[in-house]
Amino acid sequence: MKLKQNINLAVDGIIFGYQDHQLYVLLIKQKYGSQKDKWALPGGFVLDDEKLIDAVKREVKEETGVKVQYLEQLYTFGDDIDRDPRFRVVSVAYFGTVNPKHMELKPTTDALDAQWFSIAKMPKLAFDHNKIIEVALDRLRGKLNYQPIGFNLLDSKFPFSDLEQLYMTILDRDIDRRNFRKKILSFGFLEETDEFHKAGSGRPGKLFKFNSKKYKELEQEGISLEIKFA
Amino acid sequence: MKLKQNINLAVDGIIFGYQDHQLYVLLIKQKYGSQKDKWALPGGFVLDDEKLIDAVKREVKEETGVKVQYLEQLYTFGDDIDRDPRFRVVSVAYFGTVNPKHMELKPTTDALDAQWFSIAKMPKLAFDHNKIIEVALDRLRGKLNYQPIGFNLLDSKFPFSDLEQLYMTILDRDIDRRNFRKKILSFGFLEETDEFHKAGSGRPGKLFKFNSKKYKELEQEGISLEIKFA
DNA sequence: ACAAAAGTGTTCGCTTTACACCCATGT
DNA sequence: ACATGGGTGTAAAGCGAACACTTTTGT
Repeated sequence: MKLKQNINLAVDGIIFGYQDHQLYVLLIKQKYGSQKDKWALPGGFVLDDEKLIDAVKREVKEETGVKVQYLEQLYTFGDDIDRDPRFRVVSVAYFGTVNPKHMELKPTTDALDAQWFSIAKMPKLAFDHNKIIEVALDRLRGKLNYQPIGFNLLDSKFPFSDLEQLYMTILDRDIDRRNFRKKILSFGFLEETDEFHKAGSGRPGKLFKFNSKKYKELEQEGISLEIKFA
Repeated sequence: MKLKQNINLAVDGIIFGYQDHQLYVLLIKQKYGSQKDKWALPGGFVLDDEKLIDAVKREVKEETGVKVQYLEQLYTFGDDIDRDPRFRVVSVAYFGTVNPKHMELKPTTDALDAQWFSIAKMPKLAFDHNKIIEVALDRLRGKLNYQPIGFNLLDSKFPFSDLEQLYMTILDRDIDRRNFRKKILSFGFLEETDEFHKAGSGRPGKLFKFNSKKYKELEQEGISLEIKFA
């Protein structure tokens, strides 16, 4: 029994980065095909003996030079049957994050160009990639409220105000500094360091780091980490 | 540029049903292959011009005769590279529900047999299907807390105690009757009918029905429907 | 001394929780 | 009359929301 299914399996990566109060997504310029010269999500076809998540890591690395820190499966988009006239493409989208240290781009031959685009001014992308980014953003916003995913977008040591700004940027609303700090610290997975952030002006802030070992313990104990704040 | 990817795309359906304080999953007996005679989730290969969700509906119907009411994408399982020696299979799993009226089975030639299995006594299944069911169950439990998904598992008119029992069965814990009723009714998407449930004994309970139009309005208004109860 | 950002506590109101008795029906 | 399940209110505690002044540093 041999199948003659004419479907090809691809992956796409929605990779978020954060810098200077702005949330960014990693995009590449299409080099071939009907969507040539449009910007698109990095991604490509899965190799026969390659795990899906490894395909995403590989494609993102090849196309942009960026090494992703965190990745999770988002959704499988497979209903746009006529997207490619030669065969049907079903694409498993993964969303991920990189911390600011790893945002530098090293364009390769696979892409004409690669760039970080601010979520605030997103161009019209190839295929249904604008829609996919919206889905990823919804997931990111949702996860901020019950998983410590925001830390992946910051340096390993960061002042509290950065975390606060990150949440405000992504959720697009004001947050009360006092309540936010109290709530986050009450979980107990943030560790105080003895270093300080040298600001341009104003009082220097203590640097904190995320203690992932402690987090896993709390997670194991089934403690609710829901983050609600004013 | 012709691809010679040797991957085939399948779908699996994790279909939940509920009756008599028991949560059930729909399974079929494998008729061919290395896993012959083991029980497995209904599913099969996607046709070239068929949407993923339609492939699930079709396969479940063909293999069990059951028409699914609600379906949503769960996860794509694609890392078990050696599951089938002839080619790699990547499977998009959908989880769904049927109400008690539609739980009757009409086995067809595609499956040796089809049956509802209680979650409480699940046999060892083919492939990684036990794991997939766990993932689906987690999602179902999670969704109970913020989406009115439970109603899909009941008849369109139901006494309040059925809803309560459903939640207790799926979440596997006690719930305070008074607080639960207050909370659910406060959302305003349940409609009282003038019919009564004729119990074997005891005072007959009023029948309610889920008003999905009202629910969509509330959803639109962005009102939080988080369900927490003692 | 002034500007800029960090650090910190208390009060109020709402939601969740805990809890027990009466009601309607069938036998 | 008794057994069975349905229907209901109130008080206490905990959590989220609102809110402003002091501290440290650079200029």
